[in-house]
Amino acid sequence: MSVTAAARRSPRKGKGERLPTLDEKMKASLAGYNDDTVEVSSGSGPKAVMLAHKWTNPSEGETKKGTKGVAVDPTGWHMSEKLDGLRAYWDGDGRFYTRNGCRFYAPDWYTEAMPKIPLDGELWCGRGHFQEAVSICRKHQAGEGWRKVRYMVFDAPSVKGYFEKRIKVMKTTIEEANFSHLQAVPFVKCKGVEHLQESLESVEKKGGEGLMLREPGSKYERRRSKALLKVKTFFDEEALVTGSHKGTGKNWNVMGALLCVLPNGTKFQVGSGFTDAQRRRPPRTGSVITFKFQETTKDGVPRFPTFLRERTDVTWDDVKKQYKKKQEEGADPYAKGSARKTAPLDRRHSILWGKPMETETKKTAPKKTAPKRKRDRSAEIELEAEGTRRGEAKEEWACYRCTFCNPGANRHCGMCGWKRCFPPASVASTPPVVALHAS
DNA sequence: TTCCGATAGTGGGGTCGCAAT
DNA sequence: ATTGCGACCC
DNA sequence: CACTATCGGAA
Repeated sequence: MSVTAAARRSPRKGKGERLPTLDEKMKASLAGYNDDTVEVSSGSGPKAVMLAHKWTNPSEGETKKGTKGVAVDPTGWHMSEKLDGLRAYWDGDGRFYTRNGCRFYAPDWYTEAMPKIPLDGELWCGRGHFQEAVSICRKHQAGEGWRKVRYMVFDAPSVKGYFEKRIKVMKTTIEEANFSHLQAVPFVKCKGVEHLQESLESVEKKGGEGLMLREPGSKYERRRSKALLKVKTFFDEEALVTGSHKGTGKNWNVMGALLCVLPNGTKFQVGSGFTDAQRRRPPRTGSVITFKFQETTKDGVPRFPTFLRERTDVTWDDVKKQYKKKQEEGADPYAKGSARKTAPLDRRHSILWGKPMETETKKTAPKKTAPKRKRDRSAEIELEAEGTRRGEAKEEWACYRCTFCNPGANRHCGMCGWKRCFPPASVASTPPVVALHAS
């Protein structure tokens, strides 16, 4: 289960260490709250930071799924490695903040060595050490782990002027500070698409996450901006669907995520990339899906998994056989720690099966058969995970314990095992005509 | 009229911190 | 001491 | 982080 959007936008106050967001400040002002003790609009304090869009190659003008992005010629843009750490805004006055306005608790020796102007950068422990960086930097009590943490700076938001001038000031400021943990992110002027692709391959070979592009002459914008683009690649691979569980909110009565397993036995879930229609009738247990992911975590689990499509042209046994073969050849995409170390360069397509789903477009043409499921049950969800048993998998089954079926009940549903078995407030007033749980 | 951009709202793995057990 | 879960990072 | 759905203004 993920954090709510509201919580993301307005993180809770922890030990009074978080300053209000602009939105909260406006609300507080309307409520008569005196904000003399906090500083939001003035010099210091957390502010929104500049966020990136995705880059897409303008010469590959295709509009296939998942390639939404800003298509621009990167020539002349400032190129840098995308460091996989924690985004941190230094307020120039002793404090680091996350991009959502929460505080980092860096030790005094760290903050006291920092310069007195606001900076924007990444708290970073080196390539492949993202989780370690999280463990160190998100502790509420600063520890010696911060000796491993570098603050990699890529902007100086308070400096007036365009990007080139800001990083010039940023560099001299960092030199003057002479703090070994404080470093400037190096930028290279991009010579074109080929240069970008070469750099991307180079960075990924070294275990880097990708590249960032900054538009020349651009201002610092405290929002998602097309002057800042990210370039990343993903793996396409296959997984076996072992089950599913329901969602929350608008997905309260449809599939929220698929329970999946990799050819090597690693279990994980895929909950993003589905349309609403696909959530209503998700791939069945036992089917093979293609998903994409950026890399594997230190435990070998896919990070950022998203659904691409169902594969009806292969069996899971086929996938496992091919996986073993590739593994023997030393090209295991699921090697623990970092997939990049062993994976081939072309990550845009499955290394197991070449180009994915040529069959999807081709199959529809010669095949006129319409293997459509006749019964269009809007929400048929298979559940056998989470250690819950609901008896025999029946066509219909009733739940007597969840809030939706029994308003007197509370929270968890013992019959079906779903984590949340009640509709959101918006739905509660107008229950669906065919309730999933009602017989 | 269509199309694009911003926003709201869903979901993942992983870590910390706190309350319940 | 262990477990579960929310909040938050990506 | 990833994604989809939606709406209002720009094109």
